[in-house]
Amino acid sequence: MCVMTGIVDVAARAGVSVATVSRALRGLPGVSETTRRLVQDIAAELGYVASPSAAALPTGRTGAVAVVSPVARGWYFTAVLEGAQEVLTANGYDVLRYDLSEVETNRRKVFDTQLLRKRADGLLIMSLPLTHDEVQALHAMRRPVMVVGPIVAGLSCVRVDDVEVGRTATRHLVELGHRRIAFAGGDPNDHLGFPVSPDRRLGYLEVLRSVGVEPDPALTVPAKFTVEAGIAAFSELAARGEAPTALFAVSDEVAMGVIYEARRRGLRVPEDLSVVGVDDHDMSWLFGLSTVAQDVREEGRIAAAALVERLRSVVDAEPEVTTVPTKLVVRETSARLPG
Amino acid sequence: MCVMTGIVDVAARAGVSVATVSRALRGLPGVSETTRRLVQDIAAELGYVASPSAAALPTGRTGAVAVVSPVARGWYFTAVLEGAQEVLTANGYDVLRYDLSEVETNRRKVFDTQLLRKRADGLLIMSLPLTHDEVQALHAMRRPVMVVGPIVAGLSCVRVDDVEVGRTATRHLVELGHRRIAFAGGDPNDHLGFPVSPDRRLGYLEVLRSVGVEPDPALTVPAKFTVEAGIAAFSELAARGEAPTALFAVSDEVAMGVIYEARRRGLRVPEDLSVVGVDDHDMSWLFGLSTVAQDVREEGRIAAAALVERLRSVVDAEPEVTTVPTKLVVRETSARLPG
DNA sequence: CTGAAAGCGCTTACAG
DNA sequence: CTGAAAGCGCTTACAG
Repeated sequence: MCVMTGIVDVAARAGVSVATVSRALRGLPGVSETTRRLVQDIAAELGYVASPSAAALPTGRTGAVAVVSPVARGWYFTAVLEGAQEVLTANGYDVLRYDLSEVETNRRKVFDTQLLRKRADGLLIMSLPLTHDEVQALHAMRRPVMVVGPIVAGLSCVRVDDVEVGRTATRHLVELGHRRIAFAGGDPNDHLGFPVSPDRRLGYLEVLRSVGVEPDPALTVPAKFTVEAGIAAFSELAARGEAPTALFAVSDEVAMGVIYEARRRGLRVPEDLSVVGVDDHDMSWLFGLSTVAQDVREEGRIAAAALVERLRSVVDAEPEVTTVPTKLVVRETSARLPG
Repeated sequence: MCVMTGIVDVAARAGVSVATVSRALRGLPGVSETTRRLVQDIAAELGYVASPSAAALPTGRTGAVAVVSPVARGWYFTAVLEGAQEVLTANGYDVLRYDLSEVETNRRKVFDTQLLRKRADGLLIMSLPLTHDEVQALHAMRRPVMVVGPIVAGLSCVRVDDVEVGRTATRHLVELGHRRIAFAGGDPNDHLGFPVSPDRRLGYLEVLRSVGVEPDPALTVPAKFTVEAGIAAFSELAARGEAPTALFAVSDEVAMGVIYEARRRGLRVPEDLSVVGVDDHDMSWLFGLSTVAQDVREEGRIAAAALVERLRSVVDAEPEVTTVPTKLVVRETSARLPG
């Protein structure tokens, strides 16, 4: 009934042992070219593919990589996944997708050393604040791990220099003559110390001070990485009675929300308010958004490539931090301060 | 060296056989409550999880579901995946993600019956035009398959009524007094007969005729499902010298492109041009876009739930088509025809 | 260069 | 209710 062709079918048909088939098909040495060719032809003819489950048992390698992100939605994660998937697939790895959503059980499940270890050969973790225990569990797993996003002690990661991102955005606004520059970003409820927003703000503060401006705390408003948060952030600024001439948003989605809300309140962008975001989101050009661009897909590719390399090498490579460059893209939401 | 706890460790510690451990942990009958409790406790204490690979060998079930989409990017696919992942994870299935990108080899690889069959228990296929051979291969696989999007003969699917979508959008514009209504959608290079655009256009033609308007072929411009295609579509319309008072775009992303390009050419939306899209893309409200909304995440959930059910049942269920309702959402890009 | 055989970690009739 | 044993489909020393 079950019509799957197995290695024994190929072996029988080729008149060799299953051991030879296994070796021939995986390109292992110690097989004559004639035999290899014969086995390959028959395997192709029969449409034989080795069962990953069966192969995983003796080898301990599943041929799959787990890609973990905090939530399923969001442009950033999708883009990282896209880049990662590209190189993982090209290298013959299956991509197992996990997201932590809000359910705490999910998180426990995913970080369950045993479970993950038995399912995937390696792990790609996206922009996820990790607790100390989780990092320990990851190490205990003894599987290659790559992080895309924040630097996590002891783990390899691919990232951008967030302080520099903050400097670039703020410097751009300062050069346009702005001095009352707001910052929208940071999550007051984040107790995991996720450093992206704080680092971007650090660059912002630094550049302001470098031109003799003492940053006004009232100009910093919290915002997670969503459009809705951008709207709330600008409303908060307005409620405080603040009227900055420019705003640096921690991400493009936040910037979009800020622009939406500013316009709804009758402000013109950029005439009354210059706005700069971060990412170069797929839709940012549609808004004419000035932004500090990062190539997120490329970050995914780089991380996946490094992971594949680690999966292939016998010795554990040292943790390594790869910093991908960012670039200011000036469009229409930022302009010289009038007057 | 390899510190993974296996079923034998649990058995030894509990003083029972591995068979009992296996039965106790999977909730199978024929285990005393006392024993089950004991085994569960010890398994928890040891952090034991059964290896999916090892379990797959005797059972033939991998515990994973493959989710296949044409390309990795795009809001639609991301949303379906999000919904599907939600219920798949909740039901204990791993999600294996494949995308076909442009590489033709990828396509062959994914539709390789043997391969997929050995990796996943079931298949969720997103909005993908399939060749006859591919459908055959899918059947030969003898695994449950769910399609989200087009109706494919012999396969179960979750879809929206695209003809009705076209009617709804066009009726809305007609009711606002418009008669010169353009349609942007359809891919002249599609030889697989992907029916989404044609069906939406069918509804558009039908409603126009129902109010005594003979559709002008010059008002139909091709557009794939991207913002860029929307821009090109509106440019094409302008190049033809056509000046419709309204436009129905096959998707919100196309609508966004149309609006962008129309405004760039000095037209006001909706004063000079009303635009209606389809989807209710996450960003559509930001553009004030009027649209025929579909709950894509819900479609993903429904398809995944149906798949899970099929995976659990012994008998193959009959192919079934589930039609999810759509709903007109009127925002600011559509208005009454002036005069 | 090739094969026989053990073993990977589970599940499942079969016996008791 | 419980266990001994065969078997799932591969890989890999080991022997030849």
